[in-house]
Amino acid sequence: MANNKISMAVIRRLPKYHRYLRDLLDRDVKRISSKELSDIIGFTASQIRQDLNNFGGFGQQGYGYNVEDLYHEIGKILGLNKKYNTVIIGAGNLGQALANYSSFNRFGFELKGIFDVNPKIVGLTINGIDVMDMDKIQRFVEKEEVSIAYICTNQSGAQEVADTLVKCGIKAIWNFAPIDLKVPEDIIVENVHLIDNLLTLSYFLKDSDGELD
Amino acid sequence: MANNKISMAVIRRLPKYHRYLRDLLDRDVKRISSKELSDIIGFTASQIRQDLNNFGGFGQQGYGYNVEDLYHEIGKILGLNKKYNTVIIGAGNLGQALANYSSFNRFGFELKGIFDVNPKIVGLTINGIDVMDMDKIQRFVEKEEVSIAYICTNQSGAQEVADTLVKCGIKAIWNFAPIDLKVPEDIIVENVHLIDNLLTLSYFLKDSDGELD
DNA sequence: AAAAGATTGTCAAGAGTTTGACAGATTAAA
DNA sequence: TTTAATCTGTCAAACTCTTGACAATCTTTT
Repeated sequence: MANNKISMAVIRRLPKYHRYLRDLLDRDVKRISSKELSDIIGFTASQIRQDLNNFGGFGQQGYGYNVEDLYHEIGKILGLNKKYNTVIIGAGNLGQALANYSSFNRFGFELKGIFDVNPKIVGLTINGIDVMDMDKIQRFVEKEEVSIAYICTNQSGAQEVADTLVKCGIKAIWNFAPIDLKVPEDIIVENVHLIDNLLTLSYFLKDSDGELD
Repeated sequence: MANNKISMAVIRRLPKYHRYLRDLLDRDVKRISSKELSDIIGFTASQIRQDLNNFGGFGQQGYGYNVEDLYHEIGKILGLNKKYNTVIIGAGNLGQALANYSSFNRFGFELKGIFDVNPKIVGLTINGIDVMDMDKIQRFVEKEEVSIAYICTNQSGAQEVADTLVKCGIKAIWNFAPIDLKVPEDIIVENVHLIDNLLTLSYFLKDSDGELD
């Protein structure tokens, strides 16, 4: 599988391809051309062909792409053929919401533990999983072979939690705290900065009020 | 305020500038050069100067930028000098989590109502706000002058909810459902596609396992 | 008051991304 | 079987975004 320098722009489009192909598969569509896919996904046909070609020639001239094959190929590219053990750090509202999401499990992200520092929360059970004290994290990550942690703490605790997780040998962090974590280069961090997203919306909303043209 | 075609790349960096400037302000830093800001925020100094210059010359040669002024200018650019009334649609785990977030209020996004279709949830009170039935939404949006709706329903209900909201005259949608909503051009949509984000993380994690170079 | 140092705003070059065009291959129709 | 239609993979052009360079200007030091 050719992997020489896929651009960030392409990588961020992959989940969207995956999502639309799953819809097509659910609707029992067998084949699709870049032009047809373009019509529903909104990228140009040329871009679709170029994107997919980064990973190998999945299509066939005169035919298009086999939906099922392409779906599975993109799944593999996204690493969905593997299983990952995960933990949630911070069992506040957001942590609890994530703990109750079943979609993540479906894609192979298995929630193994939930951790918090608040004694009032430690000991509760969320979606069948006990909330443990943070001082148990090291042992747990090692024993359960956890590779991804979802950081759902508030801003002030997030960096310290990240440091701890790195020491535990975690490989990737999904960060929901409104802060840019400092971690070693080989640790993968994906941020969900809700406030940044809302402020972007606000920017466009402001403009749309006194729209110029 | 010059507004002729600001690029998406610039717009998406604005909230990050705002966030770092707030930190500086909290730490009582009075002035900052593009070089210093570059060191902490991670963009190049050149990019910072070019970004900021899209909106006017906020800096001064030989001095740099006044932190407080710049913070407020960027706040204005982001529309944070205005107040927006908001509603949450879907009082499941995520909806409840968002309802309990105080940060949004702090930036001028005032939560006015929470709506759901589930009779078991309607009538509950979350963070001091009653959960109402969806059939009350039209009247409510008009009366309370709601301009932003957070869609926190599951995938299957999201498009219908969006259609309803558009009919009610909503201006912007913050969408958490894993679907690309079809709405008229003048409606602003910001998506938080959690699954897309997690799959991107997965892509990098897969690569980091059998790293090639 | 003058000289030295700092730092912006801006321009053009460089890097990255998207689009359009089309040869070559495959499928479908005649 | 032959012809027409379809559609990919690929290349180069067009476009967008980022970076480096530097004149102009302001601040600080002497």
